Amino acid sequence: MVPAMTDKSRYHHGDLRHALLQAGLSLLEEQGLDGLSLRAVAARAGVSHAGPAHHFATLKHLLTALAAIAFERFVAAMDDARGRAGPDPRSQLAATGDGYVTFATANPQLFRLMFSATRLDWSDAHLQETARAARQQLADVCEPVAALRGIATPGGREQLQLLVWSVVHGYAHLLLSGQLHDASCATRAPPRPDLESLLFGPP
Amino acid sequence: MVPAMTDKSRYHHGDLRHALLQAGLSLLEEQGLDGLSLRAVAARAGVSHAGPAHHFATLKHLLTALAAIAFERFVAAMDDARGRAGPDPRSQLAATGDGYVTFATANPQLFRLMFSATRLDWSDAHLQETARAARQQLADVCEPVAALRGIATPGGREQLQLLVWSVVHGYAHLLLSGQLHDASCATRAPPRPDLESLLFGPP
DNA sequence: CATTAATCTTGACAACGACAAGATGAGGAT
DNA sequence: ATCCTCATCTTGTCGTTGTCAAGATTAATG
Repeated sequence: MVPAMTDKSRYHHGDLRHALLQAGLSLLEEQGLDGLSLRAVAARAGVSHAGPAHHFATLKHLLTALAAIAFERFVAAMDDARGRAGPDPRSQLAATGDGYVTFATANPQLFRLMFSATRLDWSDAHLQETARAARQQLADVCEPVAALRGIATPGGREQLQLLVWSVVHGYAHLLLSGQLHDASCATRAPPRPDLESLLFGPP
Repeated sequence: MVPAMTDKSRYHHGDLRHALLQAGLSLLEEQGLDGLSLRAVAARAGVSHAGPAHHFATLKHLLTALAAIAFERFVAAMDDARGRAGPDPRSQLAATGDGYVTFATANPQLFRLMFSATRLDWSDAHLQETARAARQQLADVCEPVAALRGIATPGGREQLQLLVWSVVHGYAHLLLSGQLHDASCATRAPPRPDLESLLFGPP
């Protein structure tokens, strides 16, 4: 049985792992990835600086768990966007790509964490699975488009997936790195690449 | 006059700023971006831990200067690739995009540094200028392609530039973050998006 | 040659990740 | 009910880091 959460003065937290993840997510939003330290997470969760050690041996383990959560939300966001779009293949693909970019701009810190290669442990099974689900989400909406365009070979489909993924990922990353906010696009909002006209030609 | 470089036992270094940048570049290659500390750079340059302070007030300043150097090499690499290609617009664009990706894979640490938004000071004039030159490099090779495809409006050209930039940047970033090395592309080398067939249609 | 200012060193501090050793108490065994 | 076991959390410490302050050294200037 889980101890009463109202009792603040107890030695064992009761659900520290979950509390650490929540603290990590909120700190990530507020302070960014660089301001997220094990000690800060521990403090926000109300435990001592070495409290997390038993649940997350190292900072990389905590970040990996957070990244897996981020990938889950990422997939859910793309799924939502796809569900709100029309049933035709091009609408489905465009909506998913839009969901990709929209998630990145709405959750820049989560997105940055998800693709910060050196900070994560990619041998972790949960992270691998959630990241694979995100890839699959894009592949799923690419399939009908490939069929529509008469792309039959596996290599052709792979090319299409890679192209779509590269475009949305590159655009999202350029947005987050601030490369589209200066000089050329000073006043107005940065333009957005049009996936539909890219894949189906200008109307 | 620059003091003799052979005299090892002297208080003033003589060209510490340059030595720090060189030490930073070599450390970046060997240890990666995370292993690059001010103290390590100072040690490699042969000065005390607070030696860099006068030339680079903070770590962000040093990284910014290194990123500017990286952008210069980046532009030179794309320029080289473009020079070795045929004169027709599509070859020029394909070669430049190829140079973009090739530089990223050949200098992953430099590339990572260039686009690590939070670690750099983007108000720095030198960094802004070198990054602008890199953007211009892509815009230059996009222009003839836009003309060839009958794209006349500024918005259309901007769309093309943004598309090309997103594709090459996204692909480079996916490569560096290791997203293309697992599961689906286990054994063989990861595929490469074909800029030419993308922009000019399959032959 | 004397003064000034730039340059580098030494020393210190707070924050960090990580480790070790001990305190606490929850849950099962008896 | 009592004891035991072990997961859980705390306290203390170490080495490293970025940054600041104060002093030492020397180049440059007049």
